[in-house]
Amino acid sequence: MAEPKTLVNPLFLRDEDLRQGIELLFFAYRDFTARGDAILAKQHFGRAHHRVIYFVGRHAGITVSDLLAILRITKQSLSRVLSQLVRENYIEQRTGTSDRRQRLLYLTEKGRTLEQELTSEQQGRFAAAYKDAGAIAVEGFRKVMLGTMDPSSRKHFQAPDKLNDKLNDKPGDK
Amino acid sequence: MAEPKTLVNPLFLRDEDLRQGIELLFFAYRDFTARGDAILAKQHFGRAHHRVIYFVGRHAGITVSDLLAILRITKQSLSRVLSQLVRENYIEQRTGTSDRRQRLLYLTEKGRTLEQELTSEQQGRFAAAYKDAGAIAVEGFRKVMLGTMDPSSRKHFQAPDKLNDKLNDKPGDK
DNA sequence: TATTTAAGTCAAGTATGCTGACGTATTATG
DNA sequence: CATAATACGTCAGCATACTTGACTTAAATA
Repeated sequence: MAEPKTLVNPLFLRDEDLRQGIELLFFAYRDFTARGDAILAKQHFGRAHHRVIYFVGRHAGITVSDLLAILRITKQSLSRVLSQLVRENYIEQRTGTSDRRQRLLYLTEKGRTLEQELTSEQQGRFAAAYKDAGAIAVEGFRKVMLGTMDPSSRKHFQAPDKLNDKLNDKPGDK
Repeated sequence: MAEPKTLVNPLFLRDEDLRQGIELLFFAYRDFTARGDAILAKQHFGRAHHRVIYFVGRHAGITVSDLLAILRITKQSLSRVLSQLVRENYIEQRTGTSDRRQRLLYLTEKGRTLEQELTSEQQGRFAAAYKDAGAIAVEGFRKVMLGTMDPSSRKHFQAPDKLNDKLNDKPGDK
């Protein structure tokens, strides 16, 4: 419409190459989650449990609503998984101090152990891939991934301090 | 064990950076599939239908067993989705000529239209991301994605002719 | 006090996967 | 040619991870 993109169409923007992008993401994600799924299955957990454990580990003290915003699932879907994890002592809930309606989420020792098992497998995949591909490739990977995701999701990849600000923003919280 | 990796641990192999890789993949995949899911929902289809339509479009005349190998699901799981797509005239089955047990799969016009709608949305995401990031970044993205996936999955990204050879390998097929 | 917010819950439903067991047509093999 | 193997389909049952909608409770806020 406004810009005739067909006139400036580098090789890597051909239909074929764009399909390759789609497929790279498909196969990478499928393989990336497979091993974790297998580990989880032993505990009778699924991928949903993994995601909860991962992000609670990442953001200790996260509220339920912030977790819902990250996962983009419904409260009811989270509820089943979360209450299971609390019941089986992987996650601990503490009443918020500044807002006592909140239930802040933390991993227990048991939860941290499982989180490490799952995360280290996936980190191992990235460690190997990053090492083989090199620093420049890693930066390219980062750029492309950020480019494909919704703009609203990119805020998760700003400076870590800023992210924590966003998640725990109670101004007078000493 | 054999190699003490902790001694050679460049900046981009720190725990934090490896976690960022995990999260880039998570958020990118989540956003990448969201719009398609919404389009599919109108037709009362799900992501499973999308995958079938995509790969049948990509490999016209693929056999059921080759499709199963790509998707890594069971025959029964595919069956439900596939028979629905055949019944509603998105996919056509033709008896194989060299092996009459095979049911070769093709998109119908209706199927091709839906495939295009779904694929072009995702291609648009990659087109924008590739354009912003540049050719070097695209190559880096490709390397890292290939590195994270299982070695067995990398064969899907060899020269396209070779892939077709693999899928339609009837040596004497004139 | 009235409203909003954070979190949890009940009920019902859908999509996608699984296992196991069979059936049928076709091809390959002893 | 009889038997085995292959490609595909299907029936039945089950589990998990999601969904929407309605409602409750407790706490914060206007």
